Amino acid sequence: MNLNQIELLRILQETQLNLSKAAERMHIVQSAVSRQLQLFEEELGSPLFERKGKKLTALTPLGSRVMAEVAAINQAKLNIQTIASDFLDSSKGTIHIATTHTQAKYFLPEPIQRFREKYPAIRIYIVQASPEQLIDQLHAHKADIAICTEKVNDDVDLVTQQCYEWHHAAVMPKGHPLCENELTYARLTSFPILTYSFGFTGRSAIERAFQQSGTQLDVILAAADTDVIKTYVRMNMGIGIIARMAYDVHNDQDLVIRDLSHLIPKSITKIAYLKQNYLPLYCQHFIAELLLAAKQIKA
Amino acid sequence: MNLNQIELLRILQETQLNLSKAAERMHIVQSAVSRQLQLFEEELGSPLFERKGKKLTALTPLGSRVMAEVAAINQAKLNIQTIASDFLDSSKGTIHIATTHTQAKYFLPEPIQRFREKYPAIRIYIVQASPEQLIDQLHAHKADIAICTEKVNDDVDLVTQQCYEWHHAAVMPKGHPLCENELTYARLTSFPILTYSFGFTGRSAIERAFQQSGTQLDVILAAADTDVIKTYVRMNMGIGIIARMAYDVHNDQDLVIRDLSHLIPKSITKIAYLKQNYLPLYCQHFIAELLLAAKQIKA
DNA sequence: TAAGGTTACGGCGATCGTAACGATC
DNA sequence: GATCGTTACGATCGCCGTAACCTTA
Repeated sequence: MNLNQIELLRILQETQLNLSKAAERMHIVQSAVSRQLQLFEEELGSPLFERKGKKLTALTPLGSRVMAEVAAINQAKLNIQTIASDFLDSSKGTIHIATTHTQAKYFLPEPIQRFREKYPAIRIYIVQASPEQLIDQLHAHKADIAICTEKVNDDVDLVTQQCYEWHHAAVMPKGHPLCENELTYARLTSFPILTYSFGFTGRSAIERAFQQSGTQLDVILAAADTDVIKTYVRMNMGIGIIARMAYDVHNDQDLVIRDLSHLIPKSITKIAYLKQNYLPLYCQHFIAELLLAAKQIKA
Repeated sequence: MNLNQIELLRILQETQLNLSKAAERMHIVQSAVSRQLQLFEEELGSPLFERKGKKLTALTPLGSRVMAEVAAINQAKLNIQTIASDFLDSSKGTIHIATTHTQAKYFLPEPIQRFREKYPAIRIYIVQASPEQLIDQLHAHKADIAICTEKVNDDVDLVTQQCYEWHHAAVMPKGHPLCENELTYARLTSFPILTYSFGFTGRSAIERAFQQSGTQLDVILAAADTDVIKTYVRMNMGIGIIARMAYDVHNDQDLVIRDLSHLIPKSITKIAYLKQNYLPLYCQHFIAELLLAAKQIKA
């Protein structure tokens, strides 16, 4: 057993058990990986993969158990490298943030700017994805931390910490009937609604609220992206229900915003990362910066 | 980085950072391990060990963080091997049980005998040690499971499950004054006491009980081993306080046993093993056998 | 026949062993 | 001087690459 064989197994999973592609990714010829896999299976004494003819089709029961350990080894290997470069120079490095459009555009800019002043040599990559994908990104080590509102609480492999709480709000063109008088479930449901796609930015809280009230929204357009929603609101297609912090006081003056905290319960945005993953110092500081920014929102 | 270097680091810890002994354990010459260590430190970019001259004296802060990951890799590596041999043939293998004298002599014989009938090809090694050492044995992979009453609850790396509950009892030669009338804290403290050493077989429960009652035992002899205690009780040196199940109805007929459950709270014997450690199937069955035996004690 | 996998063999490099040297108690 | 670690150099064995072959969609 050696680390290259472990790495091979890891990559085989990522390439849908395609030996040729795995070989390519490892910068060696295909025959080499074929032999290494044989050697490893021989060492263990039984096959890790189901085969149809010569092609690998699936993991054997043994294979899937082994893969869990492979992941652990890979994680520890990455941690060693991260820890070491942390000691060498924790002022440079890279952060991959997996998050949704709303967070990237309306929450992250300020803490990121402050963080960059302190750590100018750290590269920051923002990976935009749906909340479900965010968690996959963490597991695939394509992201270090995820910032989002939905889903992250279920996964036992994740550490999550609360970042900030927020409410939804309705946006509409000036002069719209809903600009006046109290907003109720009944009034909202009588207009066409534009809001987030399922699984995005507190959409689940919206659903729950209206379901419990016994009413139902007429969602005629759902988008992952607040800006898309606003665009269609400006086209007079209906009422937008968006995260309150996504209303921009400068650029959205043509839209009227109305609080919905009495109708839709608060949403909580969390920071999540893999439990077993060693986060470099600068990444820990970045999280601290996020929490600081979150505090200032409350105040 | 490769698995041999990881293995080297692991063995260096076990050999008090002695390169020569590590080389011996790895069946290669000393110069080879010296170079491998250099290569690894070079790869990481900074030293893992403090050096005094040429000798390795301690881990650097980097080193100790890395060692934690090394342990994880080693664990995963062992798991892969265990899982694989489990699939090959789970009817043979080895169980290392770390436990104390009392459990080994008065609890384990029956479940072990029953287990051997089902799994005759499994070798069973009993490692006797103090409860503190038991936990070290688990961490050092010298034992698969530990069975004991004290200490194991503190360690977050351990899975523990309750095995059985029991009480202490007093043993004394026939005709001793304490054979008659009710046993009280006061009466017990007026005689010399023989019992377990600190940290053994519920000694902590004894201590707590008498401390809370405001009295103090006159322990004139403490041993790790019930048989030693009985021997001195037979020599009329005093009253023995032992685990109730350590009284043998056949061989201890010359001694009188008296229940102490009204004075000393129950002790709980637990089974413990490493959280990250994959236990072979037969080992899981062995634990099931232990729990079965524990149930029968209650009944 | 293209794509994916296996087998055979020769070459190269990583890692080991030998050996001589250096340091520390 | 005994123990422990380092350095230099030649030898070896593991692993890769080339290439020919096999199998299935």
